[in-house]
Amino acid sequence: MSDEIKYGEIAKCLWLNSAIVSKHLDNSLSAVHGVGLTEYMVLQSLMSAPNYALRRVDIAESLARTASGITRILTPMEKIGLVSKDVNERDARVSLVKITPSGKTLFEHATTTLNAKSASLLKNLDATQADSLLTVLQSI
Amino acid sequence: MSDEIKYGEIAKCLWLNSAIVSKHLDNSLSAVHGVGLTEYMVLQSLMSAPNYALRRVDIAESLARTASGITRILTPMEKIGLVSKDVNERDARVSLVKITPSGKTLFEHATTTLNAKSASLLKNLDATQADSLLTVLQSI
DNA sequence: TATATATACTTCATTAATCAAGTATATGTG
DNA sequence: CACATATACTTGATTAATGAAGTATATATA
Repeated sequence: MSDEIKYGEIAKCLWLNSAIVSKHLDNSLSAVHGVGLTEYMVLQSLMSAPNYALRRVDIAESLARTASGITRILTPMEKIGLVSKDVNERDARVSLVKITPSGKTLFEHATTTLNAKSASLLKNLDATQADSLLTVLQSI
Repeated sequence: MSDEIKYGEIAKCLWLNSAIVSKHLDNSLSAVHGVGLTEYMVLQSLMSAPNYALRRVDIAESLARTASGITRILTPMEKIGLVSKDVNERDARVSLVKITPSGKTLFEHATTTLNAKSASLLKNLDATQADSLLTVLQSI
């Protein structure tokens, strides 16, 4: 028993910890910058995309959401000028999403908030633990 | 920069990995046993409670949900006989939730499913990584 | 003892996400 | 080329959760 790998326990722990951490981050981002955690993650995807633009399906894929969910979250983001719509000349079906200068600025500020809040939530972890946690999480 | 602890990266990784893993587990549990991941977690809380019973607020607390959310999830669970309502003689406000024999049986079977699915999702982790991941997650 | 405050729970309205179905465009095949 | 299938996106209906307000009961205090 004790030499079995406890995958189930890991999964449940992941679920619970993520719920707690995400809730705090979402609240902080909403209060300080007026965007939720998912909106922040959309901006992050765009920030690391070539030419700061992505198709909706690619955002959905990278955030493990559905295309429908992305459509819904982007509409208000476009309305407040964080992202803009761009056409693809080769394929009329796609409408590229591009982060605006104001979106970039907000992202930078929100990142500071997110990092600070994350640090306060995860301060129990020392440098070694944090490092190995990140490495392992990225390998999943 | 590189000697700063990347708490923000950890938090974001946690968010994404949990979304992916939870979605798969929820689908498997729903398909095989007709209960979602949150319902499974409610059963787990009850299984490790003294006398297999808890107050609604305690379930909410242990799963990082609101009392309202727990009320809503328990109603159908009671209807299908996984849990039963129990009164508290000392305090008429509380209605204790108790897992039923049929709830226990379902929990055991669902645990097998959850463990198997978790293993297939997390098979990239070797025993050492899994062990340290679980330890670190539990310390947060 | 009377009254204010706190706690346990439920209900209503709202939100963020999903799925299924629909539209438009692109691609592959007889 | 025509037609079937696949892809990108949107929309309507639904679901799971939340927050705020309401009810009932318990506890503390003047």
